[in-house]
Amino acid sequence: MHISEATRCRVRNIINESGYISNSIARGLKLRKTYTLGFILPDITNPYFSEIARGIEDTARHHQYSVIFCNTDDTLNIEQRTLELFKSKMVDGIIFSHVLSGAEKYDLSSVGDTPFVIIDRCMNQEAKRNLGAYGEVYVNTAEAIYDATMRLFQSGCRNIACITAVEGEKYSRYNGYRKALTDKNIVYAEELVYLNEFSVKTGVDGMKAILNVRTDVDGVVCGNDLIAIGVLDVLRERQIAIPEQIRVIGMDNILFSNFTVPRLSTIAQPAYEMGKAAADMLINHIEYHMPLYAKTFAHSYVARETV
Amino acid sequence: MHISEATRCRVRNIINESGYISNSIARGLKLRKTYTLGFILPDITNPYFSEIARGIEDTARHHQYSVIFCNTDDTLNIEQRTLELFKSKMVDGIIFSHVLSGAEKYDLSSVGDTPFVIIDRCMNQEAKRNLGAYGEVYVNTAEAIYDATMRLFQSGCRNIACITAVEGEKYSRYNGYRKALTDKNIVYAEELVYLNEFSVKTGVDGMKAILNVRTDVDGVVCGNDLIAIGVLDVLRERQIAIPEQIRVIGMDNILFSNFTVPRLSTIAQPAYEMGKAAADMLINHIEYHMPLYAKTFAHSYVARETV
DNA sequence: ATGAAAGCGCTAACAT
DNA sequence: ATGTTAGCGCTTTCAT
Repeated sequence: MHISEATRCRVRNIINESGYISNSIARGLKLRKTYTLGFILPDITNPYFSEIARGIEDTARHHQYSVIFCNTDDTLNIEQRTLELFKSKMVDGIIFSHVLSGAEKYDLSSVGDTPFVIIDRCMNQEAKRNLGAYGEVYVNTAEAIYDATMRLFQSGCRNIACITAVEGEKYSRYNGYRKALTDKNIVYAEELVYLNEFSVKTGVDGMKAILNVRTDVDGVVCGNDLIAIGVLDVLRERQIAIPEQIRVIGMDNILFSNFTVPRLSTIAQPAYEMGKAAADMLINHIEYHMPLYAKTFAHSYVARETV
Repeated sequence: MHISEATRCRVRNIINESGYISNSIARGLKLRKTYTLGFILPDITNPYFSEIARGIEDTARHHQYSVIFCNTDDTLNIEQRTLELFKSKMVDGIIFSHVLSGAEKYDLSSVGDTPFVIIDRCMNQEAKRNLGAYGEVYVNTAEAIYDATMRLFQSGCRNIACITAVEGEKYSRYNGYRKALTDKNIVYAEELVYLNEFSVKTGVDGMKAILNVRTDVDGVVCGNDLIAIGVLDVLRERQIAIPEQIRVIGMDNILFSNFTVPRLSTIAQPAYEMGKAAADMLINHIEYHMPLYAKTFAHSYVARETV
């Protein structure tokens, strides 16, 4: 439809003067498109996820999308309800980090045909059934922890502990640790492993528990940097020299990992880039029907002072 | 309207079986109520704000509200556009941390009659004009930094530096520092002050700059913990003993401030509680017409190892 | 107790 | 080039 420049200008003026702002709720209802993305995550307070969130929101904003978020604390119930909420709010796409365990009972039916991309975590085979296309953005964390463990071996460690969260099968950090042991022909010792959640507290509790049983630990692989911070704290209290007596390696490369004492050696995940990639993939799919796919980011070792 | 229990049950069954989920966009258009809150903040990556965000989202979710967020990086332009976006999306209320400087040119007209509460930052007098009622949730940070500076004096410091961000007049941390100096009859020395932004980089740059000019510094008040982390890092590199040679005090009490070496003494702000209070106030206003008001949270000193 | 219809603000198709 | 209208899915008012 052609509109004269004069009219166009006149209308623009009226709009500016009257302070009129079009109603995108009505627009969304009519167009069946709301220009909003839903983001489900465990906890925005976790620096790794807030970095991802920033990547998502920045990207979304550049494409005129906005993002609505919800913390699940890895609670299946909250996640399911949020999926329904997002459906109800007609989000154009969903980005989510689904719950770690219990994923096999996963019911994604409420997402309907809303395109989604899973970030940071992989969906296991059972849950994939009856699912349409979806995207994935992740780092192969099993490989990452395998590498981390190997680095500890190469630095001379023999009794390597592993403190991480319980996860699903695929890309489980714990499995990466196990594989490294196997490849090195080291017998697995249950008392060197502490599995709980991705938090500082887990690092503290885990390190203490392990030290109570084994005094010969000379290396610790941590599931993420938060855990590593807890580990470092316990080691400092016990005046155990790092890396001389015990070497520690973390994962994520959160901002703060560069400011621990000694500075934490860690496996970096490009969190901001991952968030950006997820949002880009989703928006490209929504706007131009580009296919959703699995995108794996490489991890990288950041050598600092604890290995 | 009365509905028989039988009918009610029959309908419920059909709903469950068919997987029907009501469309809240349509509902929102009709009711002029979307059950969503907008949250404008500088940067979700800042632990202080992610803590606030968590408080807001948790509270909102408990009241069946969801929250849409936007990072402004303290850019007036992005903030203005987001305000318009929120209006367009018919959010029921807005919570925001507005830009630090340039607030006097503030144009809040696009919020219209959407209720809002300002968090963490105070609106100056100019901007307040022509504004309806609004809420405020904050800590008197000028007083907090005044206290912090006084504590340093009481610990024996004489040459106290101040590294913080540039802010508006009211509750400015810098002013708190100035007032402490005045009350102690200490002459103000410009070379002891570094003003930039609330980041680790500012702490690093500021500490280096000040140390270059003054070697007799014996205390540093930091505008927030991020800055303090940068300061601690420089001091460790220069092998300056903390607190023996230089005492450092931070502000916010972010999770990580408890894991620096030495552990950072800081002024705590109850970030989560503040987010919760803001969301509660807003929702109570929306649902029950409770008045919006200014709520001040007390700061508190967390004694650790750097003072 | 149940059904019908109007209208929230917008867009797209159609008529002038 | 401009004006009119139907309908997105919901709630509410009014009829039956």
